[in-house]
Order: sequence, then structure tokens, then C-alpha cells
Amino acid sequence: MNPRNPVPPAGFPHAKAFPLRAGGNIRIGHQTSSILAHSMTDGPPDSPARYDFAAAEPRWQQAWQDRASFAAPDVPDGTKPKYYVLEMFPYPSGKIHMGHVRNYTLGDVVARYKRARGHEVMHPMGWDAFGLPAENAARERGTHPAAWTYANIANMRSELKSMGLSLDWSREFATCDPEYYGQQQALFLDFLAAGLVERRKSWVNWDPVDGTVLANEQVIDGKGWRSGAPVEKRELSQWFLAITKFAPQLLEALDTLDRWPERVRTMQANWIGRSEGARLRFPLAEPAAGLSEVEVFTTRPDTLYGMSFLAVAAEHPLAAAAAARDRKAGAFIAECRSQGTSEAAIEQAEKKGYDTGFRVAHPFIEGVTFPVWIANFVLMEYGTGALFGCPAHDQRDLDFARKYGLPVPPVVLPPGEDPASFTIGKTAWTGDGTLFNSGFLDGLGSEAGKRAAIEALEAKGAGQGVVNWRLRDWGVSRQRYWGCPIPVIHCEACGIVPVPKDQLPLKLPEDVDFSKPGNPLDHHPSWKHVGCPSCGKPARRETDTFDTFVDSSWYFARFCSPHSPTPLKREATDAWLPVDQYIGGIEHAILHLLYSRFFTRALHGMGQIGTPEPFAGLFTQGMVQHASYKAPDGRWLAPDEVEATPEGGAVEKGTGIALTVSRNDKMSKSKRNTVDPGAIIGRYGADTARWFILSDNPPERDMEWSESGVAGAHRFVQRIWRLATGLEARTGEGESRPLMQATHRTIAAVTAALESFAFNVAVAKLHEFANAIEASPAGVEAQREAVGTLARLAAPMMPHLAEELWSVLHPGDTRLVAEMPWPEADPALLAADSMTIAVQVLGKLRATLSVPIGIPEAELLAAAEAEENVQRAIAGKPIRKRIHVPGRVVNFVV
RNA sequence: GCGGGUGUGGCGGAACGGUAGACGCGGCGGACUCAAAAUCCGCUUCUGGUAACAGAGUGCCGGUUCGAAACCGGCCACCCGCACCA
Repeated sequence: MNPRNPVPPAGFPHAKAFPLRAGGNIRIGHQTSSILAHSMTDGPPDSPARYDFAAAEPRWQQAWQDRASFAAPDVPDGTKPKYYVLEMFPYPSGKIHMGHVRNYTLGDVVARYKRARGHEVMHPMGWDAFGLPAENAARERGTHPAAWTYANIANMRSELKSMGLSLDWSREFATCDPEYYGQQQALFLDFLAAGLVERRKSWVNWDPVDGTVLANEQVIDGKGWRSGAPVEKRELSQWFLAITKFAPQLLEALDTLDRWPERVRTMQANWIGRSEGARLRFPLAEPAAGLSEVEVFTTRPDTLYGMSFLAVAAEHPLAAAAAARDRKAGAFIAECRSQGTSEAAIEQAEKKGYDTGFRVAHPFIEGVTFPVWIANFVLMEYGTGALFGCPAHDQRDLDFARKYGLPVPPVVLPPGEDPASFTIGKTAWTGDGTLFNSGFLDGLGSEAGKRAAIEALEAKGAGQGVVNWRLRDWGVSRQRYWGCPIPVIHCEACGIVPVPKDQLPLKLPEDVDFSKPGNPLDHHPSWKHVGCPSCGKPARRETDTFDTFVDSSWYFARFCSPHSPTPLKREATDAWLPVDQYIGGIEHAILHLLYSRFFTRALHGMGQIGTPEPFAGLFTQGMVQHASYKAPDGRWLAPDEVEATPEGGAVEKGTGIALTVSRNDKMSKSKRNTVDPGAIIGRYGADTARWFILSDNPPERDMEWSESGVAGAHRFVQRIWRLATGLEARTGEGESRPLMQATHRTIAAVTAALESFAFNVAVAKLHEFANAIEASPAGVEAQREAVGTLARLAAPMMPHLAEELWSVLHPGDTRLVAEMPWPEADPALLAADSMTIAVQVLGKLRATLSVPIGIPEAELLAAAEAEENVQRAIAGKPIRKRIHVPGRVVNFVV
């Protein structure tokens, strides 16, 4: 996925925060971590007492690759249930970051677990490779975007491989591969043929810094999502994908996505923004500039008799008509446009308007006309860009009316108010009530009034009831080079002519000049000049490229048949879609996920995909954060420049200057608090990094990366390694049944935890199990069995160590844990031999009682009552009630 | 303003309505060592007590229940998303 703040390529300034060799003291919370690092890097690497992850991890990665352990067929034979697990694919910015490590570790746990549970698992990886950072790199240092991108991919691929992910690399592609974007061009032509593409002039969000158009979804607080520059309004011809045609389906189907987080569904529902109301036309008293009426949308047709004025947006045609005959109107429009849409601007902006002098008639009120104002709070993008002002029952309209001295006629009487005395002060009445001063609507309630007003409008031909959507069509044109070329040709004679499919892929030219501002494709001397495929006359290629969100709107489907000569292969998508578990950041809750849903529905409608929804399950992970350190002079310090104080604060190394510590800050270059995964993996190994990132907290929450936490995870890795290698030395002749029971309880607990994404709990249960093994007096064979199960249960999280443990426990066994089935809990061993019963008096714990399973109730109650503490609490009072919850608790009520 | 979510030790967090604080981090004490590291053992919610034990305790107020972190009603705080949306 394209990050909002892409990390510029090449060396992070503090990539050396965690040096691979000794000497890198990270002194957060005393000296443990630096001391540990010292011993681990300087100690004998082949010491039998320590697990040599640096040698073992590549070895097992090679073994998986040699055995093609993670390859999935395009069309499985159906003997196993399929499971498609996918993490949002990365933007190749140069290096992986901790967010990637978390994301891909989560997905890998699911993939490995499901594989062990007998599913045919597809777990692919690719690259969301088009986008602006590559072009910026080209401008800044003269590398070609393709060279920059593919070099980054090569680097990040090897970083991902070092994590030991169970990926099917044979499915890998980058969206900037012509084999991919050529298929995307073919899909676009299908969309065009299906009537889902429109070219039209429209007011667009223009990012003056990036020099390109932005979709509404890419404008955050009035600023460009990438550049952060205030967005301007411009009118341009653009390509649009007709997502609004699917608005009702996209909204309704949210209810079917029961394995999506509630908050994502809510965000999408809000974004789609359905509202019921009416569209109606107000005739102009005198036609102006060819306009004879103004259309408005309202959700409150019941309040039509409360009209006081009509207001249009600055971009509305009627505003232009006013400007044409009135210089001051033009000046007001210009003022509105420069006002900006930033949050600050909106908050400060008072409601301003300009009376155009035009007047409109009212559909119900004869012989009266109302003034038409241009108002800065009317949005051209919503509804019709015009509204009727009803100040008594809309706060914003009321503020406007008070400012300009417009009338405020009340028409909705709140419950309990007297019509003779009810007036509106500074607060509009926006609730329901009884209509009055409203002609034929008088006496109706608000809901009945709406229905009656719509009926009357329809009868008069003045309007109709409608459902209005906040969702806009998706403008996909971008004036950039490093994107998928839009495969159409503009011909003076024939108009818009699609590039014939047999000429796809329409490739980007390689010789481009980034020295001039603007779109290099447009500047290219020859690329855009082409013969019209229809009439043969000279014509012009479209030089816009697609928004990169188009690339990510169907990649999950392409993964099913990544080498197909057609965009999709129906047998493959039928076999694999929908994605069973999709995992990624919450930042894509609207944009990417909504676009992908739209694409899937569109392709479903064209018969190219058999399912209407792309992602059956969605999991949104939290961010990875890290403490940040700021000096009084405003400098940010990297963790390795900081020393902890005994009081829990931090000072700058060397100078001793006290620093402000912020404990949970999103990792960012500017705050210098990033941690480089490559360095962590080099120093502790992939398993340690994976284990820690899973153990810290529930995966949907933000987590804090801490050095001491990683060190703790590494201690556990080494500990269970010793558990396996020291089997013979740990003599034991004792009973093995308790250990077997602990084993099977752990199988059940870890299984339940993994099923519910409670990976931190799974980790805790495995810690407990390791404690139990260590404390067990059981003999060698029973311990071997237990440690072997520990390895298999830990395998989704620590795959390399699991293989290593298995090979140590079972020399000569050539099976891989990655290909073994999941351990089954034996119900006979889940049942305990004895149980601990809590004994309460009046709900307060007074004793615990260890009793054999199956003890008669009377016996148990007698034993409980006999407890000394219980007797003291009862204090001689008669027991009124004895409550017994078998296996749990006894409660005496006195 | 609308919508969604979260509140539990020093910290991250566990806990089918049934022993609150599993597990980890940090801390304290100890063993081993010439010394350190690594490793191991013990303690670690708060208050009182040497202890046994007692009292309090899951944001606040109330309710349901033999029993509430969990369920219900009413608040508070924080986080996130949307928002001059007609």
C-alpha cells in the first residue's frame, strides 16, 4: 500500500540505532539490553548452549523453498478447504519498517496455522509499485523511477525473506510490471464497454505541490494526503469510474461483512452517506444565462414553508451568471475560492453570502419570490450545489439569516409549545414537531409532512422524492508519469477511441525528462502522437495515468492467476475468492477497501468474478510505536543517543541534558524514533522479532516497540532451545501424566487463542507450558513429547526455531514442522484429576479447596464448611443457602 | 455536532457472570562466579500485620445477582473517524 508519508529511499539517518556489532548501548531502562547485546555478539557463535539463529534461519528458509512448502495451485483439486490469507501489499519505499514486520507476521501466523489445520492455503506477496516517491527520486537524484523501484523491491524482497514468511513467491508481481498494468488497461476497457467509465469536466481537488488531481478520499482536512499542501479547486476534464452506481449495494452489503471490524463498516457507511429527501426545482423569476430554474436537494421537504432564501455554491452556474453582470459577485466568488477548505479555515470562516439579485418562485407559495444568494458554506460537491434556506429549523441557515437580516418564519412547532407564542431565538429547532404556518401541511407531524410535501411536489412536477448519496464518482486521472497509462486516444474526428486490446500493454516510454515541472508524459516529444485506431488520422494519446489506488483495487484477484494472459482466470478466482482473511492498517478503512469492493462488484456484474465481495474477513492491526526523545532546544534524539536515568527519565548521552520523553509515538523519521527491522533481525533473529511483536499486546491495538521486550523474547527463544537440547541432562523419573495433561491443555488453549487472533494470549500460554515442562519431574521420553508439541504450537510464530527443535528432538526425521498437521487435544487428557474449588462466604473468598474430581456434593460442602477460615467468617450464624457451581465455587449465604 | 471504540498493578496486558491481576517487561532480594555476563530461585496491586490473616480494589454513581472487570441505567475521561452534508 502506498504510505501516506512515504519514507524516502536509501539510508535512514539512524538506521544504525541498533548496530550489529557490540558497542551499541541502548540504554532504556538500565543496562540490560546493552549487556545482553555485548554477550550475544561477542560470545562464541557456535556455543552448544546457545541457539545459533544466524545459521539456522537461512537453512530452514532454504529447506522450505526446496520443498516448495508454501506453493499453492491456481486451481486446487478441492480435497482440502481453501484458505486465502492476504496482507496489504507494500509500497516499495526502500526498506521494510516495523509496521510491515507486524503486518506480515500476523498474516504468516494465520497462514501457517491454517495450513497445519489442513487447509489449502494461498499466501501471496507483491508490490504496490507505482507512485509519486519514485518520480520524486528521479527528480532529486536522476535515477529512473523504474530502476529506483525495482532496486527497492529487490532489497525489500530479501528483507521479507529473512523473516521466514510462508509465502508463495511464485505468485509475486509488481503493479509496475507491464504484464500487470497491461491487464489493468484491458480491465479498464471492459469497464468502459460496460458503461462504468465517464469523461467529464468537473471541479477537482488540485494539489499545487504534487501538481496533480486528488480524489475526495485523498483530501485530508483540506490538504493533499501526500504533500500536505492546501488543496485548490480547478475545473478539468477527468476520467471517472462510476462507483456511485454501486452506492446502494456497497452500503447494504456492509451488513453481510460480519468478520469486518465494526468501526470500518461504520466509516464506510458514513462515507457512502445515504440520505433520503427530495429534489425540487425553484423557477427563476427571470431566466439568466440560459437557466430557468434552480434545483436543490433537501432532507426536510416538510419545512418548505419556512423558506427564507435560496443559496448556491460559488462554483454553481447561477453564481457565474451573477458574476457576468455584477463585478462584486465575481469578487465574492473569487474570495470564496481562495478561502480554502482546510479545517482551520472552515472553523474560522464565518457564514458569508452575496445577494445575486436573482429571485425564485416557490412551488407551494403563490405570489412570493425569494432572493438567491451565493454562500460560502454551500458545497458544489454535495447534492445539487444549491439549497433552500430554512433558518428556523437549521442552525447554519439561522446564523446566515441573522447575519443578513433575512426572515425566520417558524413552521415546525416543538411538542408542548404554543403556536401563538413560539419564536426562534439563537437556536434553530431541528427536531420533529407539528407543522404550522404551512398551508396544506398544517397539523401534520414531521414524517407525514415529508411524505405529503413530496407527493405534492411530484403531483406538480416540481420535484420528487430521492435518495441522495454523499459518495462521489471516483476521479482516476493523475497527471503523473509513474503510473498505469490510461489506454485511450483522443481523435478530433472520432472522439474518444479505446486503444485496441491487441495493442496492450500500452507501455510507458522509458526516455523521459523530469527536469521540467508537470507531467513528463505530456512533455515527451513523440509518445502522445499516434494514429487514430479508428480513422488513422493523427490523434493524441491520453497522457494521464491512473490513480495508484486503481492498481490495488484488483491485485488480490490477480494473485489467483498471476501469469494468466487475461486479467483474471475464472476457475482460479472461483477457487480462491473471496480472500478469507485480509490484514492491514486502519488507514485503508475507506479508500482502498471501498475501491476494492467497488471493483469486485463491477467485475462480478460483468461475470468476471463469481463473488460480490473481495474480503470475507478483515483484520486491522495497530501501529508500532516507540518512545521519542526531545531536547529542550527542539532537537529529536535517536534512541542510541539517549541514556536512561534511575528516576525513569532520559538524558542525552555525553551532555547529560534532560530530555522530554514521549512514551508512545508513531515511529517517524522526523522524530528519529524508528527501529530498523533489518538490524533487529540481524542481532536477534527473525523468530525473536516475530515472537516479540506478537507477544506485546493484542494485535488490533497500537504497540510499543521496546528493547527490553525484544530481549525478553530472545531469552525465551534461548530458553526453549535449552529445553530441547538439555533433555538428557534434565533427569527425571517422575510421573508423566501431569505433563501430558499440561500439554493437551496447552494445545486447546493455544488453538483457541489463534482462532480468535489473541496471539498475545497464545504466547502467554506457551510461556506457561515451558514453565510446566521445566518444573516437570517426568522422564526423558515424556519431556521429548512435550517439547515437540511446544515446538509445533510455537511454529506459526517462530517457524525456524520450531524446525530446529524438531530436528534436535528427532534426529533423522526428515519431515518439516511447516508441513505437519496441527496437534490435536485429547479430551481424555483435558479432564483434570483433581480440581481447586473456591469457597466463598457471602461472595467473599475465604478458602480454596483441592478435591478429587467426582467428589459427592455433600462431601464437598462439608469439607468446605469445615475450613477454619470459613468457620471464622460464618461466625456461628446459620447458613441460609449453599450455592455450588460444580468445578468452580461454593458460596455460603448466612 | 454525528458515529465508532477504549478505561484493570510501575508498564504491556489475562480473566465461559464464579479464586481479579495469567504471561511478559520493569523492580527488589538471593544462588552460582575472583568478578561480570549468561543462567537459576524467591518476592513484587494497595493498606495494616513478622506471619496467619484482615480490609480496600478493575474510570465514577446507582441497579440486577448468592456472586459483577464482565450484565442493565446514568455519568466522566481519553482515542479514532466523519463533518458548514442541505
